[in-house]
Amino acid sequence: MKQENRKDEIIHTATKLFKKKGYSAVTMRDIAKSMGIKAASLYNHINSKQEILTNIIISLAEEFTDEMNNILKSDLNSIDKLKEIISLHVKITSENTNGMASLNNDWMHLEEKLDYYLSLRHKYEEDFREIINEGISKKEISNSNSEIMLFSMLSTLRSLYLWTPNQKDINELANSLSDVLINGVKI
Amino acid sequence: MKQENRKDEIIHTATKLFKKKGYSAVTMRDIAKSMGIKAASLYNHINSKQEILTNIIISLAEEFTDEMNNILKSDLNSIDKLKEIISLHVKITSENTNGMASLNNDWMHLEEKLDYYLSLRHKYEEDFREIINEGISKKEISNSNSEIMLFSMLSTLRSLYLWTPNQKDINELANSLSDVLINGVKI
DNA sequence: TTACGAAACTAACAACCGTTAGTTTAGATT
DNA sequence: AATCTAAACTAACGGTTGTTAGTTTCGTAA
Repeated sequence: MKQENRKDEIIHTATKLFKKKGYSAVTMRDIAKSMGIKAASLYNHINSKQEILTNIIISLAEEFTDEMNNILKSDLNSIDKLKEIISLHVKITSENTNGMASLNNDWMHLEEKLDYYLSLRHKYEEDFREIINEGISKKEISNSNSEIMLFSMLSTLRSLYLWTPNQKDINELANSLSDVLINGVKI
Repeated sequence: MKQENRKDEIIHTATKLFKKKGYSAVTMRDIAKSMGIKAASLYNHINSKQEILTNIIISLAEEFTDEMNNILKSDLNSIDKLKEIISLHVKITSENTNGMASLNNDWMHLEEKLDYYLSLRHKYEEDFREIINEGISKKEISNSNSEIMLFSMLSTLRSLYLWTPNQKDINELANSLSDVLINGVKI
C-alpha cells in the first residue's frame, strides 16, 4: 500500500513548479531536487509525469463541473447565478492557485484524459452560456453580445490565478469582482 | 547577406507551433519538419531557438509600448482612452494571434531579454493604471476597486488571442468589447 | 532478534534535445 | 563554361529526458 501522503507532496511540489515554468519545462529531476530526493525515488509513489498533470487538472475540472451543476439547478435569478459562478472561481482559485495555472496553460499536454477534459470544459462553457442567454430573455441581462460577455467574464475568472495570491479577504474579492464584471467601470 | 524572407518564414512557422504546445514542447525538429526541411538547415537563417522566441515577444511588447505612449499623450477623456486601449489590443491580436500566445504564456522562457520584457510589461500596466485612476479622480470612472478594473480589463484583453480567430469585423469586435467592459452586463 | 516493507538510493537505458561542422545542390553572375 | 553563393543536406556532438532495474537503509511488527 502506498502512503497517499507522499504522493500528494509530489503533486503539490510539481504544481508549484508547473506554474513557474509550465509542464514541459519542468523535469522529474527538478521535482525531485525540490523535495530533496532523487528522480528515481518519485516512481515509488507515482507512475509517470503524465499522471501528475492529469491528477492536477482533472480534479480541478471536475470540481468546477460539480459546482456549476449546483448553480444551474438552483432557483436564483440570472445575475445571482453569475455571482455564484464568480464566487466559485474565486474559491477554487484561492484554494489551489498553482493548480489553476496548469488547468489554464497545460491542458493540451494531457494524453489519455485530453478528450475527457475537453468535454468537461465544453460542457462548462455551455452551461455558462445558457445562464447568460436565460438572463437576456428574462430581461435581467443586457440584450447584446452574449458571446462577448461570456468570454470577458470567463477570461477574467480564468486569469484569477495570476493575482489572487496577493488577495486577503476572499469574500471581498468575490464581491468587488462581481461589481466590476456586472456593472462595468463607468460611473 | 541572409535573406530576411526565410527567417520570417521560420518565425512564422514557429509562432504557430508555439501557440499549440508552448515554447518548451516545440523542438527545432518540429519547426523544420513543418517547413519540409531538416533542423540543421534552420541555422542558416537563425542563431538559436531562443532568438525566435525573443523576436516574437519583444516586437509585440514594443508595439504595445509605443501605442500606449500615444494614447497617454492624447487629450481624450478617460473612457475614450480605455476604448483606444481596447482597440489597440484587438488590432495587434488580430494581426498576430499566434504571437500573442507566446507573449502571454512563454515570456518566462526569455533569457537575456527577460528583464527588458518585464520592464516594458511593468510600464504598460503602470500607464493603464494611471488612466483608470485619472478617470476616477475626474469622476468619469466608478470610484471603486481600480485594481480589479485594471485586472479584469487586462485579463480579457490578454485572452483575446484565444478567440479572435473566429472574429470577422475587427471594428465591431472592439466596439462590442468596449460596451461590455465599460458598461458591464446588467440591463 | 529477526523479518518485513516502505522509501530512499545508484546506475543505467534508449530516445531525444539544441547545435555544430563539413558537404552537396542548384540557380545566378561573371 | 567557370565561379560564386544561398540554402539545403548528412553526420555527429555532448547533454538531458522520462523511466526501469536492482540495491540499500531503517523504522516497525512479529
